[in-house]
Amino acid sequence: MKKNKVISPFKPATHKHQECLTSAIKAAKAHCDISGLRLTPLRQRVLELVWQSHEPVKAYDVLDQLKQGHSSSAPPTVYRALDFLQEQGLVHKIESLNAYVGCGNPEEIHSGQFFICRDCGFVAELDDADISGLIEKKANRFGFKVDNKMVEINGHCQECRDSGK
Amino acid sequence: MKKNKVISPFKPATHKHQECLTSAIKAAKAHCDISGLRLTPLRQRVLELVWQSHEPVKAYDVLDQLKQGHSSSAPPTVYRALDFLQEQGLVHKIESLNAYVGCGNPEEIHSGQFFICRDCGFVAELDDADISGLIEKKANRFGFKVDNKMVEINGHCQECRDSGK
DNA sequence: TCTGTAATGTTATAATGTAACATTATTTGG
DNA sequence: CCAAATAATGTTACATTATAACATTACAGA
Repeated sequence: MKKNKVISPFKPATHKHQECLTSAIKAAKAHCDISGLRLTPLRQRVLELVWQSHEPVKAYDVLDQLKQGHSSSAPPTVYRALDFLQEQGLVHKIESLNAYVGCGNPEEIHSGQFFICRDCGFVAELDDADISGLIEKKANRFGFKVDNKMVEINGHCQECRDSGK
Repeated sequence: MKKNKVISPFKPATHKHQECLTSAIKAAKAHCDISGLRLTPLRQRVLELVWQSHEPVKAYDVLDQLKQGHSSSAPPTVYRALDFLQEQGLVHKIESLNAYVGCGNPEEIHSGQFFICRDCGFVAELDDADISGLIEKKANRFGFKVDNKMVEINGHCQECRDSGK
């Protein structure tokens, strides 16, 4: 079953982000319910902080915000929550930035393709079977068995190009 | 002009690595000569250290080795040399490992596709126009202008699979 | 040879991430 | 329900990765 999904598109600055956030939290709750996992208040709070925007968020920035209202937070607090969220596909790590973005599609495990705008910082995620399949195909040619694919593309999004930044 | 190059393949443990190293240094010298750049002894030494194997090498490991014979080395010594080598396409950074590998093809600027074996640590590099082109094509569909592509694939190489690791 | 630039030295510190063990909360079998 | 086991969080300390800022030295071109 081939799928070419746009998991999160670039969006005008005016998009109603609150909707992204609430739907992501709702999806995360559903996902954890079904899987018998605990989306504890701490984990949910970290997820909300990652979802504050479509820009990748740094662990220590999450930590700073988490401390306001949860003063016992320390680096392991954040890294553990992020690890849990990553394992569940609720957030992805952008390796080239050491930063994290929310994923709106936790239902199926995937390693998406990320398009990062150098101007506005937005990250769009695709889960594109053509890209994925081509990488697998090329790997197969030399007997390489793929586990995990990281595709992170830097550039300039349509909106920023239009507005001449 | 389409090209699908294997810049560095997986190789049996018995491959003559000295040859990789000497040819990489030779290519680097030629590249710098042509470009009017200085492959200083320090930079050359760092390049040799990165090329000691086909496994990604960490900056602080380079530093430790560099200190033996060049006691004034400090972190900036290594990072500056690595930055220079990256700009010249003589090494690539593997973002998901915070580590560096040599590139045998400095002639044309490219951002390759890296296949990293989880068992033996080897990294193979392709510069595959099909993968690259497909990513560009998908990006174009939503008006994204690509600057730089990072493709890092984890998995298991043929040799390790054969030897049942 | 002078002079500007590039490269390197040096010190300090920022940013990112983990180990190890203590404590608290939750689940589960009796 | 209770006790034991497990999971989650707290806490301290430290390891790893990377950069800022300024001083000094080496080199290339006029």
